[in-house]
Amino acid sequence: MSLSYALLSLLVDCPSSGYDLNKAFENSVGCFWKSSHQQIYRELSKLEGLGWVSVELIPQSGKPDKKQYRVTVKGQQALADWITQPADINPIKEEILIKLFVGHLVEPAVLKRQIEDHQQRHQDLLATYKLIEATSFPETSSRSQVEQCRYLTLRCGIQYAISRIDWCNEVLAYLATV
Amino acid sequence: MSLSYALLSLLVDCPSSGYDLNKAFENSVGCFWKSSHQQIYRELSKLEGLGWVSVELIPQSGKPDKKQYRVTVKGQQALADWITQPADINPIKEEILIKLFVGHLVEPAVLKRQIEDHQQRHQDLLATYKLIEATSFPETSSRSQVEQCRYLTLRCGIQYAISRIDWCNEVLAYLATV
DNA sequence: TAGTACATGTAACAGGTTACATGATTGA
DNA sequence: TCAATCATGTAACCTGTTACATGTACTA
Repeated sequence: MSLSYALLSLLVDCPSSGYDLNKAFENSVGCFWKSSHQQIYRELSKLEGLGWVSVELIPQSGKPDKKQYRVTVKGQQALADWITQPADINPIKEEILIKLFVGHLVEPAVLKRQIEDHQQRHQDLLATYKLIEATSFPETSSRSQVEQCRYLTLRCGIQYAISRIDWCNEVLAYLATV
Repeated sequence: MSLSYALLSLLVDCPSSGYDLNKAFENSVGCFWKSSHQQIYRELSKLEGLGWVSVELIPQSGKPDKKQYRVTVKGQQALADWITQPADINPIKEEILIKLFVGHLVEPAVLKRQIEDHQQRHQDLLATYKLIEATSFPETSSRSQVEQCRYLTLRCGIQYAISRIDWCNEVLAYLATV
């Protein structure tokens, strides 16, 4: 159900097509949610059925028609209601932790390669987030409330990546002693 | 598919029933994986079909029979193979970030309550992890390789909770200025 | 006598992924 | 001419959750 609200939260700002929403998840917004395009299209149909969004068909020259979705009053109300509901936190589900848990079944070098790879991926992610930070949220500018909230979602991504990189260093320090 | 390997990784250590595995996920092991009992039973049947585990029916007095699962040689090989495969990192999917993203739609007090609740849940989680750390991994004891690896999975959970708590403080500091 | 722990499961549904399908335009 | 971008979708499948179902033994 959360995907519905993630889509609504993007549509509130600006009416978009499924394609646009998918793009958004691949860019800066990706640090708070992510989905495949198939799931987005399916969910948008559902939201239309609920009357939470309305659709406008926009003809384009040389490109397929665009279905532009817009949040209805009903949809906005549903979103505001949902925000006030308490939410569970995400339990950890990390493949790398399973691998570490049974790390003694393989050569230490195999484990080391896994951790290094994991760390590299988080370093790449961090670099992306830092780039977004530098380009979209320059330090000098004073931010509006909306901008500051959005910046804080990015901060979450940055902190997340850093904590993972640190943890990998902890594991690598141990593996160096084995 | 990861659930299969999570189950195998617990069974390698000690043959267990679905019930036992579910208990394990609710305790210390929960900081690296979590699943409902229904999913565990379903997955165990699948693993049996693959020949990755074998079953022994253990009659008990006054209690239902226990199905004790044990990893086969084939299962151990599958697990070792899987460990060497590269793995993707988890994209962030956090309800609280959606709520922050559209925080301007509700009263700041509503948002504040959400963040405080989120922080409290992570503080509770951290307390649980710290307790496990104190009881299962006392500082004085020198640890075996297996123990150290397991300790590092717990460290991941601890770091995760701390980074979330810190982030909430960052958000709360901002909300205090609004 | 009510609740919890033990122990396993079915059925239905919701959420998410992978593969496949179409078809024009633009840039290398 | 080959790949990428734009733009939408179907079908099949896998993963995960919720509700329901059964039955004993022990403890408060």
